[in-house]
Amino acid sequence: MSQERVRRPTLDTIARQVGVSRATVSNAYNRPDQLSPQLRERIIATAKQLGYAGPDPVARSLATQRAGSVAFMLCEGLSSAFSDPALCILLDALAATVDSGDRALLLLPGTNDAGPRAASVIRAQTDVVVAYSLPDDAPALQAVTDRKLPLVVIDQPAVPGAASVRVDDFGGARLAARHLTELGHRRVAVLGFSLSADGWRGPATPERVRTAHFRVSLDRYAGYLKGLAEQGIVADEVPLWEAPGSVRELGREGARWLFGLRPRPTAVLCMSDELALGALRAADELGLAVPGEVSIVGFDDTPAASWGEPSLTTVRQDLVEKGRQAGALALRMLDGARPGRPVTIGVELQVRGSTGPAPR
Amino acid sequence: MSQERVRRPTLDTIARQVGVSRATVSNAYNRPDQLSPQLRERIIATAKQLGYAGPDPVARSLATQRAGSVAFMLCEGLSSAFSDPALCILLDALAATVDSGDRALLLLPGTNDAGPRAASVIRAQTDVVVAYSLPDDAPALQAVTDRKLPLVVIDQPAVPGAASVRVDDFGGARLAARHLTELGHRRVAVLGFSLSADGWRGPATPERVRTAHFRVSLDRYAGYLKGLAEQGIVADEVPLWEAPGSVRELGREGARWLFGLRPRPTAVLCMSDELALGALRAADELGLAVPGEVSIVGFDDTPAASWGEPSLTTVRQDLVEKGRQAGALALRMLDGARPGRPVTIGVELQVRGSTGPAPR
DNA sequence: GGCGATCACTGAAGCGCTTCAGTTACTCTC
DNA sequence: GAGAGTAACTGAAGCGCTTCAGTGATCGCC
Repeated sequence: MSQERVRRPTLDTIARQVGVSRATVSNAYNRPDQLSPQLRERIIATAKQLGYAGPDPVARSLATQRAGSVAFMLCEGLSSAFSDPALCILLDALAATVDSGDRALLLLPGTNDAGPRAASVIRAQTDVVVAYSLPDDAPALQAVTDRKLPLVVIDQPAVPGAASVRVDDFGGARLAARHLTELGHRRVAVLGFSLSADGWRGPATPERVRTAHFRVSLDRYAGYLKGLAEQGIVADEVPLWEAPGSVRELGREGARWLFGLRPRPTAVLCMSDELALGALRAADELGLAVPGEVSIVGFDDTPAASWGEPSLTTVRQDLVEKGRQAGALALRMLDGARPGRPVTIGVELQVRGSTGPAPR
Repeated sequence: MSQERVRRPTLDTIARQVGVSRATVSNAYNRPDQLSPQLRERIIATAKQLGYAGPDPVARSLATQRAGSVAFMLCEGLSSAFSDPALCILLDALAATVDSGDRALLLLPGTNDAGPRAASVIRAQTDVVVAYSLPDDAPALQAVTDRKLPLVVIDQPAVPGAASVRVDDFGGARLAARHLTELGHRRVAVLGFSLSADGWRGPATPERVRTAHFRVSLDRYAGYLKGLAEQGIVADEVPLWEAPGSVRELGREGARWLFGLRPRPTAVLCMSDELALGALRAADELGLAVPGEVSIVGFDDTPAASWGEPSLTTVRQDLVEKGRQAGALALRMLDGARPGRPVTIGVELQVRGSTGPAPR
């Protein structure tokens, strides 16, 4: 039951009490140079005494036409989001950047795999939206467009009128594949993310590849294939497992299946470090030596990659930079900047202990 | 440079176009039962055609006196926050609960170790605040009080008028300590979080314990001591290392120091799984067998605890429940509910592979 | 000592929406 | 066919703040 609240003091209350106009009180808070220090002092003191904590943020937003927050949309619930270290790092950098622009970060988690509900987006008090790896047909994306809010997309297909930050997924994946072929591997498997937002978990079919909705998965897959093709290894020979999330347990499951194939792959390309860590565990459980019998490559270079034993050969992407760029872009669009050309974050291969020459 | 925008359509635009009153258009969106379906249809169609995406969220908030979001304050930057799996799990559960109450989650990260800037709190468009493990003298907490916003605190000393969710830190720690004494350990060390928000890292002094600001650290420490004291082990004999964050690397560093003490502790009580994982690594590097030569106990029971080798004996707390309870409490306070008594989440000991009988 | 500049402050017009007390025109009901 | 009831819609009063064009008064300057 809503209790009977005492009416809160407003600007007007203070103005009347002090005997000045509302405008002056407003100025006391927002433009101290517009009034004498003494008067300002008096106003602040009165406000304090009356329990007035400053102009109401919502009313101020309405008047200034500035919501003061940056919305962040992601595909899954936060559960899966926060359990992905790569996303956490990015989000942190984003939040810090946004905060430095004096805005808060409004989180709009997805309720299902297609991103946030459109209704949440419609009601969100925000000036700009950052979308992270949504499928390109997400209703939330449409809602942003309808509201004509500036949009920054990360790891997603370009959206007309939106700024975009991406990683050279294709190039990074290709680098990883090349590394393996250089070590003499010929039977290589891919342990990847979902291609579409349907929760499928298992070996991918050609149709699934054709109808894929997630750009990152697709680009990395294409990069792997490209790198392998350069040594004459064709797509048909490259098994692909789809894991519906970047989580060790799912990586372990997929790797178990891949290691069960005959002939057994001598190397696995994983689309994230978490998946790779799961694969490492699977190899261990099956008694497969890494990198003696199988090599494993990750993607991201999260802290966990260099922590374990063996440490992970992986494709490093600068997640902090990614978040920072996205934040800066969002802030810039608020100032009316045009989207400009996509920002691409570079990648580089980190060779560590989990890869070695192909067994003969 | 801000571009010359075409004036956006408002309720009024639509109303005029359709030839009805503003109230009716508002009803079309908020109370469909207040007008005939045909008219509503016509209004929606016109809105669509005019590019009107629905009532402006900020204006609506002002009129309804409901900001529509729940603010979440934490101590550190999101960086450290998101790298802490325990917090991630909690945050996810919180977000889901909040979302089900049709509110978004507004993140107010701390810029330093004393929590968010008071200014951010003052300007936040929110109806209720959830604070997580802030030091009890955080200025942000004061700002919430000044604004008279309902407050829910998690893992923090009680604040007058605020609802509170806590874990039985004391009990859990005591359980862990008892487990060790039952295994015959007498030389036990503690690897803990910071006692105060000053970034100190190193062995704790009695003064630091006396002037501590973080309740969780203090309660767990007290619980450990209590459990040990029951077997006659006194505080002086229990070295304590303060790590300024729940991160493996810091755990490793602290554990190295603890393992360097003479006589060497035969067991380490860690205030989080991440710290324990770091200790595990340190033991490995120093050639100490776990649990043969040293036993290690964690706290939280995050997924990583059962993933590694050896798996971690740890104090399990239900992080999902904790987040859910906090969310529910926040929602309830919005309905004007009184804070009620603190909600305490139970704990239980999970015995796994990292603890064993004390070496003789 | 007169003129322009500066300082300190005010009035009023919004910002875009919700809501509530009506009003009007129908439809029942006996 | 009169009274009660209801469905469909409207007018106007807010919600609490910002901002901009003024208005006097005071100041500096030659």
